[in-house]
Amino acid sequence: MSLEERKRMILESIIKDYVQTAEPVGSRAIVKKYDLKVSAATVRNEMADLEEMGYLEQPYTSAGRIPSQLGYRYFVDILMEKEHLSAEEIDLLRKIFMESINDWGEVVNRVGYFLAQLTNYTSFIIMPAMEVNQFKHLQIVPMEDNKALVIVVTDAGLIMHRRIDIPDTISPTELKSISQVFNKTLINRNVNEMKKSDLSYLRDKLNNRRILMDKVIETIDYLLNDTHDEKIIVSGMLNILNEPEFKDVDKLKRILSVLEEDEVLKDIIPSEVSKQVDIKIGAENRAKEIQEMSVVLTGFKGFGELGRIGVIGPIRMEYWKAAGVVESLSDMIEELIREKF
Amino acid sequence: MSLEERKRMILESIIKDYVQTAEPVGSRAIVKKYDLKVSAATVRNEMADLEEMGYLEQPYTSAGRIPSQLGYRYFVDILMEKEHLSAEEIDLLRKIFMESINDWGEVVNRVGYFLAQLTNYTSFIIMPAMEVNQFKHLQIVPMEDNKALVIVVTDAGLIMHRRIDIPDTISPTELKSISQVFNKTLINRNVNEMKKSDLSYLRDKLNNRRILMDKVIETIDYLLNDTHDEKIIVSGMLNILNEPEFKDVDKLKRILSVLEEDEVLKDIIPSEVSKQVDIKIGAENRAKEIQEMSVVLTGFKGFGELGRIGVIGPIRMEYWKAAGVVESLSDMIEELIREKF
DNA sequence: GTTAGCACTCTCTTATGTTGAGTGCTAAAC
DNA sequence: GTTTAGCACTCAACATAAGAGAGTGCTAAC
Repeated sequence: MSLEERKRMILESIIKDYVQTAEPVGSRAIVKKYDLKVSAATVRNEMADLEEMGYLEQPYTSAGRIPSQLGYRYFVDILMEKEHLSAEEIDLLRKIFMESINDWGEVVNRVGYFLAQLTNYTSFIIMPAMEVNQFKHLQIVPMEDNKALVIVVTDAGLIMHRRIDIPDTISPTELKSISQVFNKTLINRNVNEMKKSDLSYLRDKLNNRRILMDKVIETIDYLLNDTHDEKIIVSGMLNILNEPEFKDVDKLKRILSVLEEDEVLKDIIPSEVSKQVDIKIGAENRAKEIQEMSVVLTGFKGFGELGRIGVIGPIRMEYWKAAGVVESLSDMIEELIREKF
Repeated sequence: MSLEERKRMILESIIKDYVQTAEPVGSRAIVKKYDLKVSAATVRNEMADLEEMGYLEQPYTSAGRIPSQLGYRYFVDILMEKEHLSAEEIDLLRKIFMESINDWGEVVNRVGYFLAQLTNYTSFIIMPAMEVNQFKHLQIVPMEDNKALVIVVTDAGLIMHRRIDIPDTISPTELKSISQVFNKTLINRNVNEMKKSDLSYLRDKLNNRRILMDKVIETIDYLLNDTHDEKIIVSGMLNILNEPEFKDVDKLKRILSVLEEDEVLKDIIPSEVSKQVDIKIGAENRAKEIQEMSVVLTGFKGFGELGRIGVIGPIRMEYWKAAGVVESLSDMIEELIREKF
C-alpha cells in the first residue's frame, strides 16, 4: 500500500495534471512541469510500475497515462490535502448569508448556489427528514367563499399551509376559537405524540364541529407528514456541460436526467453519512446511474437530524478543492442553523 | 402572398416532413409520401418557385429543401390548423389538477409540467406581477428567543412570511393585539393605498411600540413588494437535448444557460401578449439569445393581471401541436384560477 | 403545363497516407 | 543496482483521395 516517495510524487503529479487538462500525461511532460531531478526514462519506468500496481492506466498503447479509480482512491486517502476556504472567504460568505435571510429555504438555496459556484460542480443539499418536528402554532384564517387557510408553524421555523373548504355556517370567531383549542392542546408536541392521541381527543371535545375538525386534523397530519420527506436542493446542474468527458450529448442526457429528477437523485446519493467528508469515486457508487461520476459529501446536523451536503462531478475531479469547500460550507450551514433557528 | 393550391400543399408537406425528420426533403420523397398526382419533376419546379419566393431554402446545391423562417411564418399564419387537446384529455387533466391542489404554486407547477410533457418542448409560465394585491390577514407569531414570524395572507391566496427580531420586553398577548390593529385597519386594502397613508398612521397610533411597528411595517412592505416581481416557472428544460439541432454541446450550453437563468428568461420572452396565441419564429424574437429558437405563447388572465404561458423550442417545431396545447392549457389555467381562487 | 431523361453537384462514407506524441526496451553510463 | 540516452515501434488524430448516392436543374418530348 505504501509507495516510495518518488512514486507518490509522480502519481500526484499525474493526477493533478490530468485533472487540469483532461489529457493523458506523458513522462516528459511531468519532468518538465514539476521539474523532477530525474530523466523521462526513469519516470517512464516508475509509471510502468504504477500501472502494474493498478494506480494508472493507459487509454491505448503508447499514449500517456491517466489515473485509475484506484489511483484516485490512493490520492484521496493518502496524498491529498483538503483546500479549505480561507478565513476571508468564510467571513465574506457568512456576511452574505446573514443578511436578508429570514427563511430556512433561502439559506439552503444560497449555500447550494455558492457550493456550485466555488467548485464548478453540481451541488446538492438534502434536508433532513424531520421525524420529531415540533408543533408551534396553528392558525385558521377565513378566506372568501367557504374557504379557509390552515397555517402550521413548527419550532424549526417551517411554515406550511393548506387551503380547506369550510361549512358556510361557521363564523370567523368560531374559527378563531377552534384555532385556540388546537394551540393549547398541541403546542410543543412532536408529530408522533400528536398522532397517537391528541388529535382524536380534540375531535371529541369539539364534537359540534366534527366535520370541520376532521378536515383540520387531516390537514395537520398532511402538512406534518410533508416534512417527513427529505427535501433536496440542486444547484449548478449545468456545470457538467463544461467537462470535456460529457461533450457527448447522449452521455450528457443520461447524467442530466438523473440530476434533474429529485427523487432519483435522493436515492442515488449515498445515505450513510457522518461528519467526515466522504468521497465516492466512480464505480464505488452503489447506484449504476452515476458510476461515471464522483460524489464528495458530508453530513451536517440540523434540527437534530443529519442532512447531507456535497457535490457531484466527473471522476476527474478536483477532490482537494471539492472536499475542502464542502467541509467549510457544511460547517457554515450548521453554524447558521444553530445561530439563526 | 396567396399561393396556388398545389404550392401550398407542397409547402405544407415539406414542413411537416422536415419537422418530423430534421432532414432536407427531396421532391421524390414528397410525391411518394403524400402521393401527389404529379411527378417529381413537377414538384421540383414548384419547389424552385417556392425557393425563389423565399419560403424554402437549400442547405447546399442539390440537397433537398428545408423551410425558411418565412416558410414557417406562412405555414403558421395561413396553412396551419391548431391541434387542441381532446375533450377526454382535458377532462383527465382537469381531474388531475383539481385533486390535492390547495396552493397556487402547485397548480402552476403541474400545468407547466404537463405542458412540457405534452409538447416535448420547454414550458414556461410567468405569473403576473400583482400590482393591486389585496391584503387579507396579518399574523405575528412569537417564536423562541426574541424572534417572531410575520405572516401575510393576500386575497389571492398567497401566503408570505418572514422572521423578525422583537424586543424581549414584549409579550405574546401584546403581539396579538398589534396583529389585530393591523388587521382591522388594513384589511382589503391594496398595496398602493396601504403605502400611502395607513402604515404611518398605524405607527403613530401604536406609538408605544414604535420600533416594533417599524419592523412590522417594513416587513409588510418587503413581503408585498415581493409579489411585484413576476415569478417564472420553467419545466422540461432538458427536452431540448432530444432535438438534433442541439447535438453540439456549445450550442446546447448557450441555450440551456439562458433557460436556466430565470431573470434572463423573463426578459427574453415577449412581453406584449394578448389572449391570442402568439408565435415568434427564430429571428422574429427580439432577444438575440434565442434567435435560433421559436416561442409559442399566450396570455392568461389571473388575479386581474395578464400572465404568460408558452413553450420554447427549436425553429423546426410542431407549431400546430404547440399552439393547440398552449391554448388548451392556458384556458385551463384561467378556469382553475376562476374556480379555485 | 407536365414529364422523362440525364448530366451535374455536393455531402457523406470509407480507405489510405502521414504526422507526432509517447512508449518500451536495450545497452551504456554512473 | 540505478539511471539515462537512444531508437524502433504503436496508435490516435489529422489530412487527403476516391467512390457512392441523393437530389437537383435543364432540355426536349409529350
